[in-house]
Amino acid sequence: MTDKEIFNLHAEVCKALGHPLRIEVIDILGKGELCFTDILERTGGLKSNLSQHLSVMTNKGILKVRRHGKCNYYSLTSKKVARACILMREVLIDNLKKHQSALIKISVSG
Amino acid sequence: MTDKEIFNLHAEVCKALGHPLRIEVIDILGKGELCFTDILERTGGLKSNLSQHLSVMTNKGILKVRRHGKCNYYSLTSKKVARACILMREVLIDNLKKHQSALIKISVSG
DNA sequence: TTATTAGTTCATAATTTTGTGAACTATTAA
DNA sequence: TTAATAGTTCACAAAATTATGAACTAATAA
Repeated sequence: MTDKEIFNLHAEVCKALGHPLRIEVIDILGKGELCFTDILERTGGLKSNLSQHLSVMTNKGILKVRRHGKCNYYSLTSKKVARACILMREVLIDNLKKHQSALIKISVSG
Repeated sequence: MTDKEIFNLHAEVCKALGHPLRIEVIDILGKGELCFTDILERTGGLKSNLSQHLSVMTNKGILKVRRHGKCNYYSLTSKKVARACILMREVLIDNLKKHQSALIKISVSG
């Protein structure tokens, strides 16, 4: 496999993190497996939309499904996903702090 | 800030990982700061395209630029970005392995 | 001053992603 | 069998992302 092929696949997996609803789902499933309806209850929105997003995440290999009776139970394929997500959340928080402290400096000096 | 606002910003930061060229750039910059031309030399492609991708990453707060003389030096804002990226790479590798061992099982049983 | 280097910005077209509602499938319950 | 529940799939429009090349700007060198 070439480097470029790896970068492509890697980006595909990372894309699965790049949507607010999918971030929310990763957050929710970080605490454990849940069925579709329970996820929908927590996130809100249309079931068709959630279903499609879950399917994207499953296809990219960051979620897995367990079908049992009428219900589909979703969970993270790996704790690594949750950890990567938390790291990126920290990057966001650090950025927000930097931005805020920059604003404070401006308002003090200005 | 509401949860949904956090999920939005978080997804914005994560989106910055969701492109092959940007993954490659994160890989390259994991080893340290480089100027635009050196990055371009390693990634290939059009300078305008790279410039736009670097600008996306900078705006989302995962890269920073240092302008010096004629050159613009880019670097990761945080090691956390590189670590998140490595975790997601591991998720990919784990998936590929699982997929491969599934194929082997099929070819053995089939 | 003029040219060169280093990169950014812009306009545009092509592609991809997203949200929506309706239709569909599969499992269980009555 | 019929109805209800749980969820998926489909078609389509709207929005966002991407690649491309030309034009532009800023700093240095001749």
